[in-house]
Amino acid sequence: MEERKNTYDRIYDVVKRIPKGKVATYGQIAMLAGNERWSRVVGYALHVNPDPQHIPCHRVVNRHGEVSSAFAFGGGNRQIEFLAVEGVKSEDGKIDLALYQWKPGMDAEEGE
DNA sequence: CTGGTGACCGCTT
DNA sequence: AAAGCGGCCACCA
Repeated sequence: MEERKNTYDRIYDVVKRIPKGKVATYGQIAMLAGNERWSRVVGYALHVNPDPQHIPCHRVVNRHGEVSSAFAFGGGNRQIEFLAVEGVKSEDGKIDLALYQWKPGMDAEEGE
């Protein structure tokens, strides 16, 4: 039987799939979740973040490769610090999506 | 059901 | 390049 998951659960599932050392954009997650236009819903879903311990919301950035201002969970862009620990280096507070943006399938299939 | 909001994205000045 | 505006979808009162 199909998993009648709610919109949020699907979003959380995708976010949890983000490998360490990689980042994904809200739009990317939205598309993987099922609808590309859920970008705002994705942000809202992470806002409620029922399981931050298993939901690496800090690996989620906007399409500019920058963390959201409203994030600052704890004060300041501490989120960037976490990414640095994961191996994702940021420049001027911005991440190079060309190098760190997660691509679905890279962990299931060999890249070139 | 209606109105308002939001951790966004895309296009247009 | 940056800023402004609208559009899209889901949730809350």
